[in-house]
Amino acid sequence: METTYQPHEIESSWYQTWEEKGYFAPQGGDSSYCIMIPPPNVTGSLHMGHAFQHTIMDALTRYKRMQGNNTLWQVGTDHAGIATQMVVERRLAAESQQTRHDLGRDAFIEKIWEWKEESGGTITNQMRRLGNSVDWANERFTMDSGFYHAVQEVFIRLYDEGLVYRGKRLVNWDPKLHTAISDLEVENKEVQGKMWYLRYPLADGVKTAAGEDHIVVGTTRPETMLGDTGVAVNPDDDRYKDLIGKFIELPLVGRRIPIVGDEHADMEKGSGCVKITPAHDFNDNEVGKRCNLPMINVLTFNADIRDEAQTFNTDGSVNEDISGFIPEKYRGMERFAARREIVADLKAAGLLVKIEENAMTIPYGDRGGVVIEPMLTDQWFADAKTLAKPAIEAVKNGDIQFVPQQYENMYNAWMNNIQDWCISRQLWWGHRIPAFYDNEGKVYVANDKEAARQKYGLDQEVELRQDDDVLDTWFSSALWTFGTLGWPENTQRLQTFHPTDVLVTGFDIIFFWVARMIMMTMHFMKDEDGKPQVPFKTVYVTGLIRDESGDKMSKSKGNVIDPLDMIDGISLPDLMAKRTGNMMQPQLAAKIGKRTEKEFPEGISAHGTDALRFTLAALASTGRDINWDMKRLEGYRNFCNKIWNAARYVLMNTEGEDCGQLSTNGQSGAVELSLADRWIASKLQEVEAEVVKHFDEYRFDMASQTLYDFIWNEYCGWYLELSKPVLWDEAASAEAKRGTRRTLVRVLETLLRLAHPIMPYITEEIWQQIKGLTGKEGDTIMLQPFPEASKDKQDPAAEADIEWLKGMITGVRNIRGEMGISPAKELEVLLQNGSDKDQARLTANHTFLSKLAALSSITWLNPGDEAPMSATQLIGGMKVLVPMAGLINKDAELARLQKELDKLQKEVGRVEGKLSNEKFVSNAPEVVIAKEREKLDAAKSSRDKLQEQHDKIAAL
RNA sequence: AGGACUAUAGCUCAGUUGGUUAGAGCGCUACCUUGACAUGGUAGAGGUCGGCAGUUCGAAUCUGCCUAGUCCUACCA
Repeated sequence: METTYQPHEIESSWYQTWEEKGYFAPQGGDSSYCIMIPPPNVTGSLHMGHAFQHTIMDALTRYKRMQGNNTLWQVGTDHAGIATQMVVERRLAAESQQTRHDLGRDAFIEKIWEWKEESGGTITNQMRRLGNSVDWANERFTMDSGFYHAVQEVFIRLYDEGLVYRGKRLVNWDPKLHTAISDLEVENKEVQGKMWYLRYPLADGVKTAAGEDHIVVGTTRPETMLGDTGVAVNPDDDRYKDLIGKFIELPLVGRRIPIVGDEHADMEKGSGCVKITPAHDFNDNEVGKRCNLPMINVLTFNADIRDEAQTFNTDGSVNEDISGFIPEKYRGMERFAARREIVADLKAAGLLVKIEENAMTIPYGDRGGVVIEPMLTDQWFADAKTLAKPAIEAVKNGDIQFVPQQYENMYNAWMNNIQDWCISRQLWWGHRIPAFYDNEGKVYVANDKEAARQKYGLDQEVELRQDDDVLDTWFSSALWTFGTLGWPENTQRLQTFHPTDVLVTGFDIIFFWVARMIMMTMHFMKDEDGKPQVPFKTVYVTGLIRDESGDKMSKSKGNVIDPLDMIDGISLPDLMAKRTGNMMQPQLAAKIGKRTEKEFPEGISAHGTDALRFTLAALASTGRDINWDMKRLEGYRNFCNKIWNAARYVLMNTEGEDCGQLSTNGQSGAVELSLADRWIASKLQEVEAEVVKHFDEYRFDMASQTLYDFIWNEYCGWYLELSKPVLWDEAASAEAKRGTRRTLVRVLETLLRLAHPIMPYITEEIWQQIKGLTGKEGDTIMLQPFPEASKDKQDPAAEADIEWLKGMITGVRNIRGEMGISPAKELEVLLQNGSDKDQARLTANHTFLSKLAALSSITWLNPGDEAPMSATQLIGGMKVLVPMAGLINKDAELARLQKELDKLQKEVGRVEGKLSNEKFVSNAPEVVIAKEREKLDAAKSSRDKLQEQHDKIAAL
């Protein structure tokens, strides 16, 4: 083995071996375990958040697989409608200055499929490097042919059940992407805007209660006044209630619009009068419905002013009676230009009362990045309220649990107030809606035209054309847990693995995906009793991975790191190029370059997959965002090196040697276990139990902490050192040597299995090299049983003895450290006041103590003997004395003792205070009081002994 | 406006039903090329647990208020 850990060399081949041998596929077994990957965008690449979630999923998968479950981690990708279409449109523009319209629908979609083939390998390659043990043989895609059927089936059935419908509704319209988007895809941003107060003249000579010939309305979007169809006042508002039923003459347009009474008008706010534009505002739309006001759409799909407005009745039918007149000068104007013009014209007409600064939130499209317009269009909707009912119930009754639980609140709040889901998108890339129209616009929903004719009894002569729209990406990914397993066929995989066990995902897509998956699954998947099946039993919600200062990682901030670059390393120039290349906002490049240079002056060095995974696991405390810290990664890379070198040590001392019974070396000598052997084996049982518990509770941070602490401090720090005296001592028996060799190997082998779910590569590599020494058979650690703690290996006496030994050794080392005695200098040590147990322990551990503390002699003094001047440590009641002559500086020792004394005195004072408190003694449980008494006695006795020592030395 | 979360060592974070001398990694100080490992070893320093009240014999932990920050939802004529 190499003297230092070289991750690249061991990682390159193992994954291929595992995959070729089919270890990732379900291995059979009585109980099944299944995780569905949240499908990443097929043309994207994995970022740190993915690496994080994948580490958790893979750790769970490997853990459950080793425990003997029939385990499936289902892999696949999402077609990601808008995101992917935008990428390809950008590329098309860059390559040939063409738009998708230049190509036409079919050719453009063909282009996207090409791009998918070209770039789809990025993610799979990344996943392989991350060691993800997914079932590649059954990889799925949300637009593969199986999904195509599942999506059609779902849509048609929902339509037939009345849970999907089409209607002319006000939706969030993205004027850049030319599509409707759902409420969730709108990002509200805080901005400083303006509120304009406009004077609307009353028609027919009517006057307000205050005698004025106009009323005042406020608006933040003056251009929408072109579509006003009413003004609302509160029916209880004495200032205006008499005006209800009277009319306004709409400025600039000249339309007569009614004054209506509606609760929506808040008497306290603004003037108390509200202009009503049902085609361009969600609230106004509601008012319009209540007061039977027509809808006038004044915007094009670009959000420019139309040449002539579209006019509709309240129910969405076309209204032929109202004029769609728009003053000529505004026609074709961009919306914000029209706003400026209209304000200027109103001002010129003396109708602008005032302008106020107004802090407000403005809706932006999360993809297109432009201001969203509420737009009146024909769209498809899903009846989310009905679908949500069982989904709410499933979380309420515990069939589905969120980890951490707090996310259930978030889920419930949203689900209880859910709005119908706009599922149609005016895009080309996606599942085209299986709806067909005849020439009268009548709709038929079926798989294809033929099926539609049959289903609805239409003649061949009836011309049908398919709906141009596609479904929201989330509509298909909502079917992920059962669609990937073969639904609508009732496949073996579906029966075996559904419901799945745990979903690992970020809180940011609980609404987008998790909630919808629960709704869809429970509607379509039923068990034998017809009871709705949940898609998964547990939702493990991860936090976001942020950069070291807590900022979200994003391309425009220039703080993203490709997980592969942490694994393989990357030079500064390459990293700079990666971060600043192909940017949406090239002007940021210089700043990002500087930042990168400062952050990584030497680039990033290679750390290996295992170190990255271990770091992510160690940072995975539940429900918390993670601020990424390169130092942590380095630390855990060092941990890998530690394991590597411990394995080297073990191999050097066991390979070709007799490791006792059950070894496959051909020898099988008798074995005697040293105290240290029994101790480490005993401690190992605790670790096994803890790791299992932590995995079962999704506490990967605790699991990694437990492993780190035990491997580094106990196994490497103490046990390997304690093995040396046995292995290297001529006098030690052959039995003892075999016992220690066997323990060295077996504990290491067990630790490798414990750590394997988190660090697959290094554990496999080392396991392969030591398996023969343990008598293990098997081709891979992946399919070895996960360790289980056994009670009969626990040895409390050995644990206590080693604790004592550690105390002795640390005590002497402390004296060395504080007194400045060279570690090379062998010391003579005197012991005094030891109990029988101390004496027995000393006898049993004389060699360990001498070697590890570097002692030349250990001598017992009788209780009354006068000790030479010494530096002193107390181990329980026993004094450990290191004679000072020629070694120790008197002042230093006095200072050291004084420091100890101060500590003890403080402790004595604290505990005495507690125990003299009548209330404490009478109220606290007996155990707690006894513990305090013990503490007090120990502290007092130690203090007195040290005081005595201090006085002696001081008197010199 | 409603809700959730966060605040612990210089930094990044643990601390599971209230009872520890409040922990880890990194960083810091001193010493050490001891035959697994300097990606190492040994010994240290460093915290009035955001603030104020309260409950309790006892609070980092429970309650209330306040401050700072993050996020979600809704609304803003």
